[in-house]
Amino acid sequence: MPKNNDFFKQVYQVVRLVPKGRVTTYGAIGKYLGSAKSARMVGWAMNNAHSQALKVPAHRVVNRIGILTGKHHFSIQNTMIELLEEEGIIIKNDQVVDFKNHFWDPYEHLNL
DNA sequence: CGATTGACGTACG
DNA sequence: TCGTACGCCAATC
Repeated sequence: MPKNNDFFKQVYQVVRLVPKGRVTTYGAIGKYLGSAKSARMVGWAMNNAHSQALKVPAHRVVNRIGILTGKHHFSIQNTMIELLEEEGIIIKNDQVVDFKNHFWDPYEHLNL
């Protein structure tokens, strides 16, 4: 059986699991998949996410500091912030306010 | 086919 | 504590 794009697929899966009003990080996803240092691949996965049939809430994925690094990659950059604020997340200076409080850990999916 | 880049993160000085 | 270097792996030039 081929390897598929397991890594990418897993990334999309995890991102879709992020509940409304929560955000996660590339590193957390990468670590959850077993490649903590492959956070960049998670970012690439997001880039490819547009190629996916199902839409991926990439706006809920930020870097470890909580900065919306990928906002520029959206069709309309403001969309990312608008969506996040719509879900109750406060964005200040392209950064998530009280990020730690809104952080959603993929491991929570494991009912850990 | 080789070099560079990229939605990041950790390690080291 | 802050700044710099390196790793990760795929896609693009």
